[in-house]
Amino acid sequence: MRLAARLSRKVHEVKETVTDVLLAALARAKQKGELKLDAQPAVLLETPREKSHGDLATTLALTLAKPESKAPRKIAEIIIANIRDEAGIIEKAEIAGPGFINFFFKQDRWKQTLFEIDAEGAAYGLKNVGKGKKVLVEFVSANPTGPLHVGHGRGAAVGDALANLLSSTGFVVTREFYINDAGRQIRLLALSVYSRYQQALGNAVPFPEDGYHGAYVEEIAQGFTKLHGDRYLRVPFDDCLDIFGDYGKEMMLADIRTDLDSFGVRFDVWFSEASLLKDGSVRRSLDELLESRNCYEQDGALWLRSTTFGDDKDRVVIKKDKSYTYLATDIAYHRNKLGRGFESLVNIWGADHHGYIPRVQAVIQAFGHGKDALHVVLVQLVAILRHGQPVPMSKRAGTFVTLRDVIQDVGSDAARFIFLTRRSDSHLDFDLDVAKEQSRENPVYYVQYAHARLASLMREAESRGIAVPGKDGVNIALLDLEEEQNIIKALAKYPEVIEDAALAYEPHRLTFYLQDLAGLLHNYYFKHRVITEDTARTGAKLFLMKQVKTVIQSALAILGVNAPEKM
RNA sequence: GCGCCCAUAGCUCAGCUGGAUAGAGCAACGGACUACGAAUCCGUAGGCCAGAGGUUCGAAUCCUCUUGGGCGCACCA
Repeated sequence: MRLAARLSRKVHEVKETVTDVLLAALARAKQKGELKLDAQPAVLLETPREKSHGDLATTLALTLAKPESKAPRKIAEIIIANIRDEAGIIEKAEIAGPGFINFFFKQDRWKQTLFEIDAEGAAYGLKNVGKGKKVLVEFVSANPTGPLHVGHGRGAAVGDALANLLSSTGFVVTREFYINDAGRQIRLLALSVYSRYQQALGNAVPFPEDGYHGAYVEEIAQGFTKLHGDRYLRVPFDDCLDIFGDYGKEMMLADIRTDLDSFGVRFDVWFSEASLLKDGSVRRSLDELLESRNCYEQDGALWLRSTTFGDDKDRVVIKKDKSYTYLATDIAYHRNKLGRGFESLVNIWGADHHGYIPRVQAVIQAFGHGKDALHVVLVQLVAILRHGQPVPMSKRAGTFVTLRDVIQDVGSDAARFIFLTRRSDSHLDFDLDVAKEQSRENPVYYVQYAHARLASLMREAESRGIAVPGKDGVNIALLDLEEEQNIIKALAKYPEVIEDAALAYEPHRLTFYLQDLAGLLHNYYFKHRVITEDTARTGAKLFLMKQVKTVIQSALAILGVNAPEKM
């Protein structure tokens, strides 16, 4: 029964199988008294960089050297002597270097990968590591006081790809946009629109010093005029703040939605900060924290006792003047998130907010959840380059590059891919000219071209009346070229890449994987012809190419990038 | 002053929970189109992993310090 279970394991679970084999070998050695094994060692397996080091290697003998007080190579010998490969996947195991044990698999084992991809299609490689766990991914969350800029674009690309990645690996994901529609910024937007409105109608009021200077404010004022005429001309600002604020906010939100839509990003929930104030949940949250003594009053203000949970100092949530700080609404917001049954909260934030993390983690803990229920992904700023020169950006001067500009300039695919070509917390130089270039220098085209090439190949085969064989009609043993082996191994690695990327919250790993896979494909494709006189071999190669196409396509889908059939 | 992040080829960056000879791309130089898409491929060159200690069988990776960058340290949002 157990043997059957092991045999039925998929190729990408070969690691687990070898782990079992090793654990069994250790148990046997212990039984025979060859090893003491006072503590169960962790069995770590990794894919060696160097091909001559086999398909999988373990450092088990090295880590056991000390507790066993034996030479590592001697321990390796003992382990190998006790290996019983019931699943029959190991061709040989050899000792190398200081005591590595290198496993070489039977060729057939790798080739099973191709049958798996063929059978599972887009679902190949998607392990259920999430097990239905509910995750909330909150991202972009821009103030509705201006258009989205490139920084938001990066956050959108990272957040959306991460959400795709998580839902592909068995998490139940909700995408949420937190609308910062309470407080000063909205008031400032209202005042800015109000001023432009008055000015447009000939009432020369001064424009607020710290107002929003962008041209979009004038457009909003124009729209407002169309709707309301001169009804609010010479009405004091304080008497019409809300109507200007609401109108401006709605217009900006509509704008933001449009941009995100053309970027291929959709949210499940648009959550209003103002609603937390309106429905009293801020008040209730704070009462609850007072009750649990995580809040206290001092010097006429209300404080969160965040130091209990590792913050540097306690934080004010209600100021002396009785108004709330930003943290107050954030407390209510995160309480709300937890109350909706999410077991894991992922927040995508600009890196400049990193100092805020301990505070919010304290909030999570004050509500009785583990610190790790919240995971913050930091996204660094983006510098836009044109002709290799940085484009100066200033929010005050209104000269920042908007996401819309970038999408129009280089396209959504290129923008998304490039945003994901770096770890999110590392600084990114986005060169608009490179992003438009159609060459190796531009990783998007490099990968998309690989897919288009394969699509073209399939068309070519079809036009010649050659069908891609099914699993019963293909002789996979004919895939004996070194380049073919390399490609197959890369395909076999895909499930691990997906899983690791999801668990580390690092979608960029997928872009690197894709570039590697595309590189292998281009290399192979250049050196060898797929369609030849040899029909059996042609069939096997086409079968392989089909699987490569599937994997490229599904990885690109996770990144939110198109896989074109033609370019 | 305190805290967080970072420092890897000329440039931009990978390097998975420490592992075997540190990898890509660009730029430079030299090659490959009568063949399924040359938006491609191959080769050459390029490194004291910022510096100094420490931990251990083994360090780019972990710890400490130094130097040099970025960011945060509000009863702002």
